[in-house]
Amino acid sequence: MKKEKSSRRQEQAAETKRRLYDSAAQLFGQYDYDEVTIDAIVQSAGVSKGSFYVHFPSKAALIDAFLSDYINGLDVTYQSFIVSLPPGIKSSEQLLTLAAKVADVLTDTIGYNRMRTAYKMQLTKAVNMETVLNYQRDLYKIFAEILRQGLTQGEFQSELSPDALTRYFVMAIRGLSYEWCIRYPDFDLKKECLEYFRILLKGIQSSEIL
Amino acid sequence: MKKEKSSRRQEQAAETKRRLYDSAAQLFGQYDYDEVTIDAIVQSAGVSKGSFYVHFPSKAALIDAFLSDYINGLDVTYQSFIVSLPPGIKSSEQLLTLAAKVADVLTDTIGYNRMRTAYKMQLTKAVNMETVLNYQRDLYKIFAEILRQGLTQGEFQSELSPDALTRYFVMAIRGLSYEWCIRYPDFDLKKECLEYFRILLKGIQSSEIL
Amino acid sequence: MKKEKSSRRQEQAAETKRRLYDSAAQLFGQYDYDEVTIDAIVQSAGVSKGSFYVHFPSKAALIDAFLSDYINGLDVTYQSFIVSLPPGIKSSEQLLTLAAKVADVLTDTIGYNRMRTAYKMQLTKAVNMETVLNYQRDLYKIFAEILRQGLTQGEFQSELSPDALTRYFVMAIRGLSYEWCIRYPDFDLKKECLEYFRILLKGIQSSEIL
Amino acid sequence: MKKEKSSRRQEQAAETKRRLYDSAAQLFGQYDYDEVTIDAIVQSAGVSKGSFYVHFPSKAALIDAFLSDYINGLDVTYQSFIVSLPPGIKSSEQLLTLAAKVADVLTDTIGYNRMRTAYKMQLTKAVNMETVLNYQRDLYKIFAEILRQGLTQGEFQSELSPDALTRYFVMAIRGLSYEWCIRYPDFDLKKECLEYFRILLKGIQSSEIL
DNA sequence: CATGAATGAGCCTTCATTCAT
DNA sequence: TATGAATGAAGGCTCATTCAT
Repeated sequence: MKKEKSSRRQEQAAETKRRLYDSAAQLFGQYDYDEVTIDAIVQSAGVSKGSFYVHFPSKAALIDAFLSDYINGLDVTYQSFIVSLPPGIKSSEQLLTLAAKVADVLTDTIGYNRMRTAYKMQLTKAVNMETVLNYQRDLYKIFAEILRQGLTQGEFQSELSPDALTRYFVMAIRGLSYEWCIRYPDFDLKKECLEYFRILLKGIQSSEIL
Repeated sequence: MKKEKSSRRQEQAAETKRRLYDSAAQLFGQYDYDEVTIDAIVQSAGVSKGSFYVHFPSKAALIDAFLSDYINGLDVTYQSFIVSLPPGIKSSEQLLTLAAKVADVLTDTIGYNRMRTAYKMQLTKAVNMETVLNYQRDLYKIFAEILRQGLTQGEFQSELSPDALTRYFVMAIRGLSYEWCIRYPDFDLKKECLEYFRILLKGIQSSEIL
Repeated sequence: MKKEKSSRRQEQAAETKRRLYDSAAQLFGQYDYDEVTIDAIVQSAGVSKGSFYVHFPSKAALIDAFLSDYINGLDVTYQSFIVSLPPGIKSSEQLLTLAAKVADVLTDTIGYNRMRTAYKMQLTKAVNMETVLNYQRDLYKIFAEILRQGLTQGEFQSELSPDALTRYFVMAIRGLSYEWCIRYPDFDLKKECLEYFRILLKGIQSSEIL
Repeated sequence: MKKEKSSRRQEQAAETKRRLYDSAAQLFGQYDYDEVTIDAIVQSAGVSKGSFYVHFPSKAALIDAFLSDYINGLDVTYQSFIVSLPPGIKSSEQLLTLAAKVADVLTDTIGYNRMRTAYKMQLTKAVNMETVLNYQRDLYKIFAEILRQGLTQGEFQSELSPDALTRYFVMAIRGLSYEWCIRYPDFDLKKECLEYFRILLKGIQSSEIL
């Protein structure tokens, strides 16, 4: 009974924190990091300014938390995707499927606003980039694995190292996502991803396959 | 006599404006736009704060003017580059040379700070993006011209429209630039541009050329 | 049974109050009164912030209580000191011993920080000074008694009234203490007290004794 | 003409600065250093908050300026006093005259409020004490000179070094001043200074003079 | 045109205090 | 009693902009 009491309170507190968090996330999607004020956040969340500092030690801490949570969510999504891939399909098919999946995730799960926020934050100094780099490492690992397999099996060939190749594919994803952010809503991310990847794949396919 | 006096004054005024502009330009190269204060600009220019508002209606106007001039300067750079290309060289060579040139311009002329700021601004949409878009249109035109030529002469082939193809090349440039911004200084923009373009070019080269 | 329960609760409550008080006392010894926050006190005490207001109506009330207790403690110290003086020793010796004792108490029991705070508070008059004045009255009484004795026994002589004389000795103590506060830690309070008192004593000693 | 124009402006600015300064000085006399807010100062001065920072880089800087000016004023007063002393009078007379002068200066020139502020500030850490120490050194030099003369001429004698002796006289002045501050207005500073100094002087007078 | 003092809204953060559980 | 989330009034300071001279 005592427990339930406290859990009710904890729920209330968590709700307040979530409201602050969500309000901030929404504002970060619309304005620059330093254009978003604590006042704006708490007003949007409907709580007092003092409450903000009950739940977050500073504005910077909120940003970090936001970015970190966001990236971690992506990781989970991608990881669960990669294990769901049917075995035995060609590496180029895998990469196209992955590209399509990423496009879907960006479009439907993450959404335009959060994505733009994340990209803007990456360009902002003074933000803890560790989590972002972790994320890059995760997405990187997925691409690396597929590419390595394609190279081993002779499906792909390149004078570039597998490592360099991987970086270019990740970069392509990021470039397309960035383009989506600045052209939104006049940009069909999934379609462009697939077309673009086809060019890239053709660029590394073995001649004999052609 | 009166004329000379006034022309002297005009010169003085122009000189003051130029000093403000140059000081701002230098500071914009080092710091974020909103980190550069009017105080810093006028102090660096050695003029009074009031003078700033004689020559510029606001800080935003100065930023716009700066950005506009800047982008226009880039156009000139690219245009003069393209006409300087020796005739008769292959389209793929032209594209590689162009990629290298763009990398040089970004690295040496524009610089990391300004580029990062520009990219962030594109994501924010808070400033007048017309000039930036113009710039994109210009770079786009250059790429389009070379690609069209390559396709006509049979050096390239693609099921994609020349227009779509062009967009992907511009996108690649932008993706690489973005990558450079977030990985700076651990990213050799020129080298990565060339390697990446080679993949893309291989992806659109006609089979017979292989 | 009910009684025992409630007495258990009372014990608990007293324990909580004591912990808050002790934590505050320790912090007051280290920092200025307005530098010590409720948060710091409750954290150090290991209780919740709400508990503080169960036991103390306000921060000011705690300070008052602390100060009052503190001064009362000093009185006891001085009183027990004065009765412990061996009978028959000269008044001037008694005064020197008392000066040394006061110096020891200030240095070891009260400490620099608390003393400085007390002196500042006396100048501010923002807090209840009754207890402090009481303290002064107590110290005053001790000095007065010894001086009266010395004058009666012919050891001292002065054209000043015993009352005035007493004030000057108390003033001397206060002046030395103040000096200690502003020169800390480059001021040997005990040594200076003794030397200074020797001058004063020589100033009131009877000629025949010289 | 241009000069006069600018001097008019300069006068205006100086007037604003003076108003801020005076308002602050008055508030510092009534409240603790950290109880005096910028808001209170500018409101009392009738200027905007921004103006404060036109004239003072920070609150701390204002305090420093205040203290420094104040102390420097004292120096001048004392220095001019010492040169006005008639030659040939006894050292003890000189010291009594000096004590009386100091009492007059404190009472009439400096005044109770400013004095209390200064004493409070000395007890407050985080204030630049250099100027205060300079002041002490100045007052110290005056006392030292008179005492040295008295010792040389055999009027005074003491087992203490002239240096130590000097410190005790300065300390006495400070102790009396402090007492005045906390007992105001029930304390006749001049009378107490003279009486107290007579005791001290008797304490260091040569036996043969007695 | 040039000057720089003046303005005031706004920023992030702190902290004593309240109150529902 | 005990808890700790919630409150909101300050606090020191910044900075783009205005305006009288």
